[in-house]
Amino acid sequence: MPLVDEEKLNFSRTRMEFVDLCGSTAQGFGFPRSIGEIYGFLYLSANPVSAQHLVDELALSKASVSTGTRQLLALGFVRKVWKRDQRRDYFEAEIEIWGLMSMAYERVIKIRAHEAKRQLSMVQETLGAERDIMSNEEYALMKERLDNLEKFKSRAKKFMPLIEKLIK
Amino acid sequence: MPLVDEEKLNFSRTRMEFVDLCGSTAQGFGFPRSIGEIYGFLYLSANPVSAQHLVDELALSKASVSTGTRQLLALGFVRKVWKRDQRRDYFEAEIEIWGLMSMAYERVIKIRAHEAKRQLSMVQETLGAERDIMSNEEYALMKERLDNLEKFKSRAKKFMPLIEKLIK
DNA sequence: AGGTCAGTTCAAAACAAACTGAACAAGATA
DNA sequence: TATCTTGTTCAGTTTGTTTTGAACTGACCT
Repeated sequence: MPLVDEEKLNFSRTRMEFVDLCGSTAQGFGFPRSIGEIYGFLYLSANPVSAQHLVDELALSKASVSTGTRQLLALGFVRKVWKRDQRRDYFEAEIEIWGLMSMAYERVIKIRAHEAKRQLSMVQETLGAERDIMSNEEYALMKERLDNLEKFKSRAKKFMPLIEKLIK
Repeated sequence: MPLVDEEKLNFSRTRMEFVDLCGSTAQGFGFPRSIGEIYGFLYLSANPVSAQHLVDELALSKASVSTGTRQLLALGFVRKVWKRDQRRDYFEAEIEIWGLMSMAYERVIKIRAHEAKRQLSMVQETLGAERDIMSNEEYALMKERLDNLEKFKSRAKKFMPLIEKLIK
């Protein structure tokens, strides 16, 4: 006998619109739409929701739900909940938005900024190595502009912890 | 992974790497790579550069350069420079990074935030309209969660002018 | 007028990313 | 043991975006 899910399989207009809104917001931030939809659905759910349920309600494939939930877990937007005597995974939205924001900030912005910084240093290095094959003016200009970027970054760096404070 | 083609070979490695870095940064922000490349090239140029020159150096089509520069102009990342007695358009990078950031902030973040706000209000409206077809608990939960989002937004709103101040 | 040069537009090609179906793996059940 | 149930992985398809070629506009020149 298949287990009956306690969540009803109804989908109010409110829910639909909200799921949609979350989907497009996710896209706006450069994430897959499906991730936003999953989060939106969970955000309006009173109880933890099984993966199967998400598949049914959101008309996504099992595979999408599997990868989507994994990404949401990684971002800290969603928690896994185990129910006793149940093999299924249940999911629950993290609803503290400020927490989510700082989470997302940590895991996306910071990493990207760091990577950009690393690469910029490499460019500086290359410039140093090419010092002698360039005219003096050319070198000076590039050096100056790249230095400006570095300066910008250190300014941003001072500035980021402030944001962190504000977010937390 | 970025393939080196002959076009790019006639400019310095420094320039190449930097153009590449800008390209992938642009992608990271959800913009087309070509836009980043164009900006990167201009950023390291001492003098204004013609569209044709960009086509030649970056191995992009005329069309891409045309649309790319238009977008950069719209974002305020680039200025058009007319030279006396020249029909060509010349371009120059805006090199004040802070200015660019506040520009981008104004035109991207603010607009998106506003749109999200509008849609959230619509969801609230829908919820109101569906008040009677829902159980009390269901309604209460959705109402509360949506209200939380609104609250988050007004907090964010208070917080944004502060960022603006810092950026400017 | 005709001819070139610079830039724009747009349909289609090329590309990249998301999504899916199907096969698989690991537990549970019996 | 065989059979379900659930979740993951991955190759292939779908979808959407970027890029391009080619046609077009208009401005200048002779």
